[in-house]
Amino acid sequence: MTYYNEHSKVWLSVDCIIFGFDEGKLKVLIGKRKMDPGRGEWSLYGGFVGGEESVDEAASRTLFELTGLRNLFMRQVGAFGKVDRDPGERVVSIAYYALINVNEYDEALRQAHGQIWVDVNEIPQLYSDHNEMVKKARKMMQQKLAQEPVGFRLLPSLFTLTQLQKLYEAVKGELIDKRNFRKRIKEMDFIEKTELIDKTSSKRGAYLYRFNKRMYNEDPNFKL
Amino acid sequence: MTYYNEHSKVWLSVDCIIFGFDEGKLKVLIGKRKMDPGRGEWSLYGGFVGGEESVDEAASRTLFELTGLRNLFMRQVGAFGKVDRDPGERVVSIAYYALINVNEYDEALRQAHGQIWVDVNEIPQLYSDHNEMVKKARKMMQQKLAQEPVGFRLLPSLFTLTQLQKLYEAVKGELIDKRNFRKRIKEMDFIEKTELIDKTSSKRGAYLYRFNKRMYNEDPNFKL
DNA sequence: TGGCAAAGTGTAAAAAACACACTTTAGCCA
DNA sequence: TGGCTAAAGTGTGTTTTTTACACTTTGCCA
Repeated sequence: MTYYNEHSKVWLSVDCIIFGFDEGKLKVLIGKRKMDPGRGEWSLYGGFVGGEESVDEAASRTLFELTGLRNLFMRQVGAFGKVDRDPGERVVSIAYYALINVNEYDEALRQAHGQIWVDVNEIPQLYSDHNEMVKKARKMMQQKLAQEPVGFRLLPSLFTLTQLQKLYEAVKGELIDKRNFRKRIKEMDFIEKTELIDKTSSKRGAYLYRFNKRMYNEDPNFKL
Repeated sequence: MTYYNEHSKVWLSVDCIIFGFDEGKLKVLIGKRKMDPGRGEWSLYGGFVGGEESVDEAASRTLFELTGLRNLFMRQVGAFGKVDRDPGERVVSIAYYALINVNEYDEALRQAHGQIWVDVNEIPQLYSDHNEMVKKARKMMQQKLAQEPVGFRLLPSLFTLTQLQKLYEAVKGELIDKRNFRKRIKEMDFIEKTELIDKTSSKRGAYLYRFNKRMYNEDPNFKL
């Protein structure tokens, strides 16, 4: 085990699996690679880790570059380190997933980066090991959303219960009984009903709800 | 975003959180660092990722160096990449946890590496961010053991139900009701009762059980 | 004003989790 | 050899959680 052996230094990159929820579907951002190797292949958005930043910071920075948004909910998926995963050089990549509210993401900026939203169940073949990354990220976020109230990050700050239910159906990949779902929601006081009504998705209109973080912190019991 | 900018190359290391179960306690292997920086501090065992091996391979190799064992159950904990985590150079480390059956680990080899088993609840301050790694690894293995039948990797291939219960108590950090525990075990056919009896821990003797992997694969339903 | 589409609402049955205490056995030692 | 000890082994009733299930309300629009 030798310290300071130049031959074992590697490039480090970060790759981002960015989840959004739109049209009742869970989606991921992908784009065509603009550089060699792999130019033109579908790919996650990524970047390199600089010498003066932590890996987490590199991920935040990369997410900001792409979305113009800071403080996104973000978690590390893991390190991907097969020797030949990058056909050119030895590059080890740390994958991160992030949750964004699609409404907050400027469409023009998305297009400027050549990114598109694709249904998480219809992801094409991606560059290198990116499909693996997505798969692992999906599993982790599924797990996370079931146990912590972070799914709200995928929705507008005001949302209807139907939206919330559709989100969880998309995340879990299964239908949920409406009455049972709403019963569970009612038990969580930090999911606050407002007096506001959304009429965009029904004639009758549906009450808008909001996640109250402060209330959640007082009694952090979440499960969906 | 520049490819091939020598300044962003980093050293990559792996660090191992090795769990064992002994004397009714969940333990982790640590040793005193034998090199600078941090010489003499308690530390996880680690090594560098070579140019010709994947990160996973580096972890397996490192585990083998230390234990003489191959095919240990091993999972990646994550990448630890703060800029100044290593006081000397920029080193990003990928942590892995592994499960070993302490009886299979040669005592002399352990001592030769200057490693000791410490109770997972009494871990001293460790070098750099190693305490963080242990904490995350512990959480992940706890989760894993609750959902997949890998706890057996911490026990001899023949074990008593009391041993198994004590293991799960140590992992979860809480006492478990004996009758409820055994009821759940009985429902899992792949935990096979043998005709063998262990008399080392009681006068009466207790039946020895064994994990039948083949049977598990036919009906993979595990939960503890 | 009838039809439509989404919102909203409660109860009963089934399953899972939990609480709980005594009997059996074999070795040991007085 | 008989009594003590220490661990093994064993079921039932209660509570909690999860699941299944269908009709009414509302407002818009044709």
